[in-house]
Amino acid sequence: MTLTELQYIVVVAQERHFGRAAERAFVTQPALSLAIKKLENELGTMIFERRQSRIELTPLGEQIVHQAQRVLEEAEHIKLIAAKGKDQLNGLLRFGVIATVGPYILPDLIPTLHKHAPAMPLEIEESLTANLTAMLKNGKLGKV
Amino acid sequence: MTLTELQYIVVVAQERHFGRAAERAFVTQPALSLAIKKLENELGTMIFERRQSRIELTPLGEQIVHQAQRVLEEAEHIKLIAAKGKDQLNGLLRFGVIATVGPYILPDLIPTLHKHAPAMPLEIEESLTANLTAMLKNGKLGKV
DNA sequence: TAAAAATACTCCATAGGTATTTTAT
DNA sequence: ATAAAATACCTATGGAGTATTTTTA
Repeated sequence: MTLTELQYIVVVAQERHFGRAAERAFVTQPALSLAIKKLENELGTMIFERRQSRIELTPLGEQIVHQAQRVLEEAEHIKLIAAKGKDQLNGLLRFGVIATVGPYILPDLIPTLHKHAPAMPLEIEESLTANLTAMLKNGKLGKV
Repeated sequence: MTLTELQYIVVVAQERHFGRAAERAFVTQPALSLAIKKLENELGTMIFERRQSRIELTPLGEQIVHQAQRVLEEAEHIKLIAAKGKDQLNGLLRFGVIATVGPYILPDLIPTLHKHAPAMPLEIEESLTANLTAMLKNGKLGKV
């Protein structure tokens, strides 16, 4: 069983037509036919009824296609998690710290950041409180 | 993204060790390493932190592995549907009967079928013997 | 006869294996 | 020095393409 195969049966179920489904799935009709037959063999059951000029779902096929859609959605969710996570943790992080406390918090902060966001480049600005406040306003620093 | 790749990251997350994970997944360690690197590239994010002598999950990796488990469960459910469905009598049953005997056997047959397989849709073809024989040949009717 | 799916074959991409190197303890 | 992961390289399976045949309406 393959995610690709699951995509195929979902499209066929929508189109009720191997040719059109193949087109929508960006494969050729024989490739699609074969893939579906392979899946049907593996599952040991027919998913589609190949009738004259129209493809119908078997009762079991309906359940399978429905569940296939769920699998694909959940799989898609993985990409979303990754994409969302990248936004949060991959950008350049520029932050400021005043000299007085710097030595106390940085030795802890930096390894922690590295652990949670190893891909995140850091830029540290050490300055006076007033300057840092101004830079925050300008967007030169991001809020942590 | 592949179901196999998702299985791999789940096992690595459990074992925290590429070698042992490979063994449990019935592949070699290089194959596993490569598969995971491929997935990490596709997702654009690291899933594991390769530290000295122990593998750790990145925060994003934890979410991804968790979701991967869900995908695998949902995929497994497809096999269950297929397996369960095979046992049951829920396929469409199409059968033919000649007009002469139809009235005599159908009133008995149909309730009996319904009793044994309430989920099974019926399609009854009443025709001449010759026609029915031809349809049987074409597989338009299944043998009872 | 025309359409749609199935079959036959060919090819190539890639998943996976073996051997080796790198790295870190 | 050891153990584990990464890299390099090779092989073979099977996914996908083209061409053709079968089927049925």
